[in-house]
Amino acid sequence: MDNITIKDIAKALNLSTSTVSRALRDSYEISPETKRMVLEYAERMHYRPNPIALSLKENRSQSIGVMVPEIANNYFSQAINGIEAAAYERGYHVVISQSQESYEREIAEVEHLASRRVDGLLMSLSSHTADVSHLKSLQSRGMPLVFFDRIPSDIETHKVIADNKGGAFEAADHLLETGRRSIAHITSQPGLFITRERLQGYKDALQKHNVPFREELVKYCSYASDEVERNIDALFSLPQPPDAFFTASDRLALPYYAGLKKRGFRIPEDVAFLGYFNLNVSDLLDPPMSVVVQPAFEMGHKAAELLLDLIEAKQKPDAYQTVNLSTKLIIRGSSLGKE
Amino acid sequence: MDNITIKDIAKALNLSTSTVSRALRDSYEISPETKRMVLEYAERMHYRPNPIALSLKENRSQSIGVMVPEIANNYFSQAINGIEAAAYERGYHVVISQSQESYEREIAEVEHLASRRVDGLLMSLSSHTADVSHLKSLQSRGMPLVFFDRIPSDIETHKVIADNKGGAFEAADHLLETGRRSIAHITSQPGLFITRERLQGYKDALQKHNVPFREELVKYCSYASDEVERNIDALFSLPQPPDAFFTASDRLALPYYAGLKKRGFRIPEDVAFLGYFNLNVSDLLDPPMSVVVQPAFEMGHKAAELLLDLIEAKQKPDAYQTVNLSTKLIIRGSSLGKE
DNA sequence: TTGTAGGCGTTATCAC
DNA sequence: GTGATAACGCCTACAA
Repeated sequence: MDNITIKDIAKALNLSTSTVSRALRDSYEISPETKRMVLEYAERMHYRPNPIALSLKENRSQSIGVMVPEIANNYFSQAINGIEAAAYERGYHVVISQSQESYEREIAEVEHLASRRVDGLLMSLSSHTADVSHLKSLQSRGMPLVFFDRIPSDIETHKVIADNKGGAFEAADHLLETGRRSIAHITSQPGLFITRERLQGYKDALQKHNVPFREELVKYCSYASDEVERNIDALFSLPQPPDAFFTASDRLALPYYAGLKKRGFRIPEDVAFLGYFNLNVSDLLDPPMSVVVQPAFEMGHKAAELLLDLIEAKQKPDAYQTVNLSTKLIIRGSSLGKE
Repeated sequence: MDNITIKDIAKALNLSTSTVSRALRDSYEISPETKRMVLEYAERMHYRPNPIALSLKENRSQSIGVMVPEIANNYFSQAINGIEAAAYERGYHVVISQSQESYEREIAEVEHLASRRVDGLLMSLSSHTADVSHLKSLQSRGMPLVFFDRIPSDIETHKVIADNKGGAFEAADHLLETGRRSIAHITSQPGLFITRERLQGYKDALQKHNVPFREELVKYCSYASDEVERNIDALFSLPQPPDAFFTASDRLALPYYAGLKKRGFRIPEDVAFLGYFNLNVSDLLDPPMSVVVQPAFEMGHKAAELLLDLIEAKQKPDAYQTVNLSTKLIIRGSSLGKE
């Protein structure tokens, strides 16, 4: 990859590098004749300006770093798609990295990206990240930072998340509207922000319909393999067993869906089922699964736009935003009704 | 992000930049005392060498470009995961780009990546790319190039693909071993390399078992929505209807699996089912689906390693390799048997 | 053991 | 209109 430079052009045409540079940038000071000559020669020799030299001079790389827990994850790959699209629209490149859900690796890789002089960083925290001082330090050194999905509560910057409370409300509300009264909520670890948000949306819907909240219908899951059947059995052993399931993530939806069917429950006749689910196979299940879809692409796209704004603004904005993007409720099959 | 430079350190410690540079690189010529001073100060001020300056000097960027048809695709995101892992192991960054299956965008983005001085390029062709002269030109200008999965036939370089013929053979062979004799083969457009390879593996297995090949059992699909049921009906209207299905891709497996069940066929009692399928939900279907899995991660990883070897070798290798990675047959449930 | 100078590719500034 | 020079951050041959 030996590339032709301005210097080469200058030498070939008996001009100075400054003249060539100006001609290439179509400066008004250069005679039409010279311009023509330079442009023609440059074209012929496949001249391409060296962006590295420019980066050095202008102290920016026209690239943004993206740090996600894992790339091979349906949700994150959709988000990356959105990020790449936004970056492309504005002439930036995307440098990608994954923490593999490791706190140590997150620290190392973030530092690595920063030393590579990405112009800004887009992040979703690893699940093992409790302390965010490495990111605070980065921010204090002037690195534009935007978080999406897995956001920290104690860093001030733009953040983009799905409206989990709203989505859970809408989902539970729909189940209640169609006559369900005992809605099991299968969800993630109680400590997580999204878990709390979703639980709140669920509770709000119950309240709207004057249905009392029952703690025993909520199951916090750790993804253990035998947990699914144990939880299903426990729920159906209750004096008032569930007539609907509302699950909180991709990784919970399918196991419980399959688990219910395996246990002989008919969906939706015996038990309605509604879950957060981003894989595009929900319509191919039997019966098709009704789902709450996270706007992964849009989140990535929006987060990237905010980051690029931050980068190009040069100075801090008056206020940082936290953007809540709506989830989408998709009802499939007989509308979850009992009839 | 105003960063401290060698010059700053030199000024602060009353040294020359070269001394500082040498101290940081732990050169033998520098006195331990000076080294200590410099290192300590650098550490304290969070000094990070500017890789852009180095890139400019050494004409390399320590990054590789990755061009895939789409990021938000289970197969490619797994491959990117492998690529990132290999790059990370060897200290390279990954710059990502997608053609969105567009020939024009592929040309533009590849050029863009090249002008960004990535040290090498990892590619999977867009489905609309027939002419690869833009890539030949790139290669002739000295850019190391490695292809994976969607490979061109007329560019000489390293290539990494799944052993589709072998995988199809293994799959069909298993179906034949378990007593099936009329195996429908649902596959992609007949023009594609992978389609031909899989068909050949299928035929080879038939031959091994002395079962004649029947053209009417092969269905080339275009992903039209009504096609699934039409094809299923056509197949079961044959004088000798199929007793097994072998599908050729993620996007065909689920629709046909669901379609068969919808039509009332029991799997595997009425008809065995085996398909290429990379989504990790196959075991959660009802009944669990037996699958042929493509080694997506390994392909990305291997391709990246080959590319890095190429980059670091400085000169062309004696011969280019085409690596065939084995697919994996996973049998779930009652081994597809009829008993 | 440390310092000086030149160069990687580009552009901005100042001269002519 | 065009050219010379310095600067971006770093490294390294050469000098001291």
